Amino acid sequence: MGTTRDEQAEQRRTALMDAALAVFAAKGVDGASIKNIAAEAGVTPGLVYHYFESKTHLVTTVLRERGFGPRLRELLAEAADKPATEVLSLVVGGFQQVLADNAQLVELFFGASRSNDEIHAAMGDFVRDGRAMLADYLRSRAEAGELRPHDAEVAATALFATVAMGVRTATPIDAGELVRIVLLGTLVREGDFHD
Amino acid sequence: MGTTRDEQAEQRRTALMDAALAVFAAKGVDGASIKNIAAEAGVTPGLVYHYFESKTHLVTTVLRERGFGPRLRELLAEAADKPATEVLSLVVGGFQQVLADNAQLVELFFGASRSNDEIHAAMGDFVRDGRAMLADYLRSRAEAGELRPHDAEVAATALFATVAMGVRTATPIDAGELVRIVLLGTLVREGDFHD
Amino acid sequence: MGTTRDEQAEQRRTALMDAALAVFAAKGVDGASIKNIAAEAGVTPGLVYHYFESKTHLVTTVLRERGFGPRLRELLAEAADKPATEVLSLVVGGFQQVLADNAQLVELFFGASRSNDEIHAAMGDFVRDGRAMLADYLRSRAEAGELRPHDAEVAATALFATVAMGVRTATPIDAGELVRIVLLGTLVREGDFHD
Amino acid sequence: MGTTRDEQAEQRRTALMDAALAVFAAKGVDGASIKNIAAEAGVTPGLVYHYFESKTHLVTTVLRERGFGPRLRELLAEAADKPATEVLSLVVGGFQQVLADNAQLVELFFGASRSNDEIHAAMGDFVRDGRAMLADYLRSRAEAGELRPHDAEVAATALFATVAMGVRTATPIDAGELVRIVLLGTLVREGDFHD
DNA sequence: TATGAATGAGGATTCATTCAT
DNA sequence: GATGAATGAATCCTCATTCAT
Repeated sequence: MGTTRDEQAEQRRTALMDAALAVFAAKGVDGASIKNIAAEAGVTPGLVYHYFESKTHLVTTVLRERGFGPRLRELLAEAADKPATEVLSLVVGGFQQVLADNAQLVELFFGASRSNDEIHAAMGDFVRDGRAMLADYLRSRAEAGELRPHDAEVAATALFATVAMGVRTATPIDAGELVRIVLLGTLVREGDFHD
Repeated sequence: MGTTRDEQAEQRRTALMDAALAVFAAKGVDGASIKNIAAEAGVTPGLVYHYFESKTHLVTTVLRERGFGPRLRELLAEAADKPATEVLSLVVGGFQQVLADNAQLVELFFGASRSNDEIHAAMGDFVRDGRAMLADYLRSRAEAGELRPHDAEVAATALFATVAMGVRTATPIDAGELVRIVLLGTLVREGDFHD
Repeated sequence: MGTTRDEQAEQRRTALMDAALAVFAAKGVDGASIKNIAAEAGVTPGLVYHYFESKTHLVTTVLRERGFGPRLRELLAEAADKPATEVLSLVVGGFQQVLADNAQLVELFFGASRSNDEIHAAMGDFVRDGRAMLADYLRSRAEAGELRPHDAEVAATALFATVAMGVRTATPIDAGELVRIVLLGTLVREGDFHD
Repeated sequence: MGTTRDEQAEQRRTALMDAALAVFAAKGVDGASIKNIAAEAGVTPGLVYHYFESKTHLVTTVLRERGFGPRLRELLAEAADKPATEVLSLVVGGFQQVLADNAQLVELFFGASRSNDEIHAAMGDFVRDGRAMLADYLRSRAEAGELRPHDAEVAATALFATVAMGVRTATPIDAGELVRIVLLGTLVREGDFHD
């Protein structure tokens, strides 16, 4: 009934990623040292290299396994047959919740190393992936006639970036209000609009 | 008509800030070393400390004097008596232009050190200032009855964050489309909306 | 007819020494890590310590059991009753062949760790032994009146070192020419010689 | 009358190379750490990098500036118009003297890093250069009719390698005897020779 | 036998900063 | 003003070795 060797190893790996996430959040990726992370996890620096071949690998793994990608996928899957107005509220609210639960992730992204090209590139991919998922959903609603034709990448970026920036600057965004703006706009008389 | 001592000093200071901005953009704040910056400016590391008392001071000074705050202020001032629909297009387009012209600034912000608390705090202030300026404008248009009542901070964040994120992820945002979304929304039938 | 426990163990030991020799040749003694050697042998680092009590022991064992001592002994034994001129050609040629076949040995010697005194000492013994064997042969030929009296250690060193250095610097030595020089000299008129 | 800044810097550089040579000799190139070398010179590790951009550069610089190349060049230049028998005695004796004075050099070469390809290559070049200088001299004597036609590279290698190996194995070679063997050979009756 | 998790010391290197010149 | 030598601490990472499983 005791944990097996493999289970213990898996726990260690998990613990190291937890520790990494915490330290990245507190000090940023560049500011976090392997020593910091090891200490946070209560192990020796050398052990980190037993589980992750380099700091770069550690960062990209944390990003892949702990990023909001998996969570966002769930949210969109679950919300497949509801009206867009509800779905977007769920997505934005859920997204904000994920970020709130893992303030570290936002810091991870915004504080992402520019001093390490590999990490920087991974960071970009990661954001683009998330945005593409949301944009795909928006496009499908436009095709379904529920949303007017629009640049879904722009709308997705707006939803995503606004929430993230709100967290980053410690100015929480009201998710409902954000969805309202993106769905209904802010203009009183539509006729006033001209490019 | 030779330059005076003070002018020379001012030129050096300017040159050092130019160099710092360039290196920050290329390598991020944490990745930039004083040696790098000095080399970029064609001087020795020691001299940097004649003009800026520490790396932290150098960063915060660059941020204050070279941030997009001043530019944003200009843009909003110029656009003071035009309809919101036009003003926002100008502001967003102009903002995007500023960022495009100074990709360094975006990098400076996104790549801002989390490993140095003082720098991190300065970064936050700087973003909040910009957003507040835009929100003030939006609020004034709502009071004037041109825009419907809405959370201006959220809308300002959306405009600001979306453009910035687009630059950051090398996925340029269509400014017109962004303004259209924020002003007109994306929903086909307003009646479909419910919180 | 299956292999016994002892045979298996012996095979493992042999495999580990093969792996060690290969890695030493490729990276030098200092550059080779236990992990490298274990990987080369397809086992885990821990197992190496089952067969060899330390890296030092592994190196000295490889040196003793795989050094060219054994091969040199064979060459000299086979060549026991032929004229010196033929014997030396055989010995030098054979020696060069041994080195060519086991470039690893040359690297092992030349790349021998100075950072570990024990290994360094073992290395010295090993070379001195080889040289002594060749010198013994030369002395016996001088006593037999075939060679003029000379310092056999010097001649042996010359033969040995020249071939080895040639291999080390990737400049193969013509064995026949080396023997010719050591047996006949290079001077046109012997009378020209004076100390 | 005080030393200038440049002079002091030059002294430091010299002192660092002295220290490096000493530590390389004592522990081998791989065994020598920058910390060791800095301590030997009485400075901080960081300073080593102010003068030499990497450990590799330090090693190759020491080799180039302190190797026996410069010394060998002098010996051959001085010896230009003397009979080969005398010249070679001078060269071999002088060479042995250089090695005796800088036992470190021999260790440097023999202990040369195999774990660093760049250093290993530099080491090879360095030996080949020295050998080429001696071979050129031998060829010129053969053309002058003083030495019989022979493979000068082989003879040069023999002279060079034998002395070096003697030092390396702490078995000093009698320089006179070595020259005698290479000039006169060891065979009693030349007619006995056959390939 | 064999594994691979874990350690702790040490490796090369970089860096912000100071200060004599 | 300007230089660049010097520091010392911190960085990522590697390694020989041990030991519970």
